Amino acid sequence: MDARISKTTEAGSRPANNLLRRLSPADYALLAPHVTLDVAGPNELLYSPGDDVQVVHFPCGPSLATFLVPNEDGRDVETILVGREGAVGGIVSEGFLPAYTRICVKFGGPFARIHVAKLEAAKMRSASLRNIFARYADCMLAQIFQSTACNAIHSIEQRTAKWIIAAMERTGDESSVPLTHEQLATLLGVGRSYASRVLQSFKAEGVLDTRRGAILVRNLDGLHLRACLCNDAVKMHFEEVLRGVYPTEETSPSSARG
Amino acid sequence: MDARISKTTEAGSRPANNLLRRLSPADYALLAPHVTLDVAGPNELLYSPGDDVQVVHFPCGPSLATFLVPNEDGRDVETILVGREGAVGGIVSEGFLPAYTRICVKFGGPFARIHVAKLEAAKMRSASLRNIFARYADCMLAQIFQSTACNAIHSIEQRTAKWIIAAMERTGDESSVPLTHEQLATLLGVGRSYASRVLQSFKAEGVLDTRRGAILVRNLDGLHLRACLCNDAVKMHFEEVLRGVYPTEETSPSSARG
DNA sequence: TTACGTCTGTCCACTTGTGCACATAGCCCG
DNA sequence: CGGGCTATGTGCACAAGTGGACAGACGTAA
Repeated sequence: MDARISKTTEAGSRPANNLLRRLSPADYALLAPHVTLDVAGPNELLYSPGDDVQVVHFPCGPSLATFLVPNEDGRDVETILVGREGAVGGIVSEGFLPAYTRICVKFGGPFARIHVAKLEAAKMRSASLRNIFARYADCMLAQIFQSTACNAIHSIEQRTAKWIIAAMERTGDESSVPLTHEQLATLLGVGRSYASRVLQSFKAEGVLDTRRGAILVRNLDGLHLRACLCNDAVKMHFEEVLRGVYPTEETSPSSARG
Repeated sequence: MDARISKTTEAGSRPANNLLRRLSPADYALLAPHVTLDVAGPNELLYSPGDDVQVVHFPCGPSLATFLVPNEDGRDVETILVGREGAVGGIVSEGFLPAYTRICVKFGGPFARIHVAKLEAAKMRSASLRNIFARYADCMLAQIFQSTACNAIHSIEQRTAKWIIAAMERTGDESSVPLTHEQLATLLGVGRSYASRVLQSFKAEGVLDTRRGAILVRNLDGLHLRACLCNDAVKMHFEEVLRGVYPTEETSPSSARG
C-alpha cells in the first residue's frame, strides 16, 4: 500500500511512545503483532466528528496530536495536546463510537497505530494492560478538566506561556516551537493581533524571540514564571497515576524536563 | 448505620437514574444486590483531589453533582454538571485511583451508589454492561471537551444561559433554579457583580426573574436564544451514542424537553 | 414585630481582549 | 535578483469583564 508503513515492530525496538514502553514484555507481546508504524504530516486529520473510531494512534518522538472542538463559527477550538506520553482514539470510549471532536496532527512525525478491536481483545486477556490504559484514560480526563478550568479563569498571557511549555515538553525540543501567530491565536481561541501582542511583550522581556513561523524560547524559567500552573498540576497527576506501573527511564509528559 | 439508607433496591423499582434504567434486566440484576440508595444534601463533598475513588454515585431525580477543579487562588472552577443522565466516580478511571477534581453535590436529593469493585466485577461478566458504561464515559468526555471550548470562546452571557438550561434539564424543573448570584458567579468563574448584571439584563428582557436565592425562568425560548449551542451539541452526542442501547422512555440529559 | 445576616442591584475606575486596518518584513520561487 | 505571498508589528476605537464599595431589600429566627 504505502512504502512508509512498516508492518513489523519487534518487541526489542518499541516505538518511542511512553505508553507502549510502559507495558510489560508480556503485555506488549499481545499488541506487537498488530502495531504498525508510519509517518503523519502536520494538519493531517485523524478523526472528524461523527467518524467511526477504529484505530488508536500513538504519537512517537516529536509528533503531536490535538483535539479540536468544532464551533458554530467554523472556528475550531484546541483543547488538549497529546504527545509521546499518550495516545488518541478510543482511549475512553473503547472505540466503535462516533468521534465527538476533530483529532488532528499538530506537529508531524511517526505514529504507532493499532486497531481498537485488537487492543480491546488484548485488554480482555490481560488485567495489567487494562489497568494501564484505564490509568492513562484517567490522566487524559484530568488534562481536559484542567483545560476547562484554565480557559475559564486564566489570562491569555498565562495560557500562551503554558501552551508553549506543554508543546516543548512533548516534542522534546526545549528551544523552539514551529507555530505562526495565527495558529497560536486559533488554538487559544483569541484574535491574531492579540496573540501577536502577547508574544511581543514576552519578547520585550527577553523570554522569547519570534521568527517567521516559529517561536524561539530564550528563557525557559521566565516562561514558567508567566504560565499558569495547569501544566504542572496535570503532570503531577500523570506521575502519581502512572508511577510504579512498569516504570521505564521515561516518565510522562515531563520526560524531557527533570 | 443511617436510617436514610435503604439497602435493598428491587429490580422492579429502579432508582430514577437513566443510566441504571437503560440496563437490561439481566445486567441490572448483576448490580442490584450491591446498589444502595440514600440522600445527599447540597454542598456535600463526594470526592476531594487525591481521594481514593471507590464508590460510583448515580444522581437520581433532581439531584445534581458537579466536578470542581481547584485553583491556586482557592477558587474552585465548576466544569460539568451530572444529573440523572449519568454518574460520577470511577467512570473513566474504573476506580482505585486518586481523584483529580473535587466532586460535590450541587442540588441535594437521592443518589444510588455502588462500590467500584462490584461494578467492575459485573462489567467483567457482561459485555453489554461494559458497553453501556463505555458509551456513557464517552458522553462524559464529550461534555468536558465542549466545556473546554465553551469557556474559551463564549461570552459570560451565553454561558450563563447555557448553565441555567443545563441545570433545568437535569433537575426536571423547567421554571426555576435554586442558585444565588454568588454561586452562579463562582461556577462561571467570574465576579459576582458581573453575574448580577447579566441576570439583570436577562430580567430586563423578560427572560427571567430573580428571587433571593433562586432564578425563575419566564421565557425558556428566549433563554435558548441567548445561550451558546454547547448544550445541544452534547445532548446530540448523548442521543447518538446511547440511542438504541436498551432504550427506555427516558433519554439523556434532555429527557425533560422534547 | 423587630433585628440581623445575607443576598441583590448598581456605581465606578480599570484591565483585558476584540476586530479591523494597514504598513512592513521575511521568505520561497522563478 | 526581484515579485508576490504570507506572516508580523502596531494603531485605534470599542466591548467585555474585574473588583471593590455600599445602600437597600429580603427573609428567617427569636
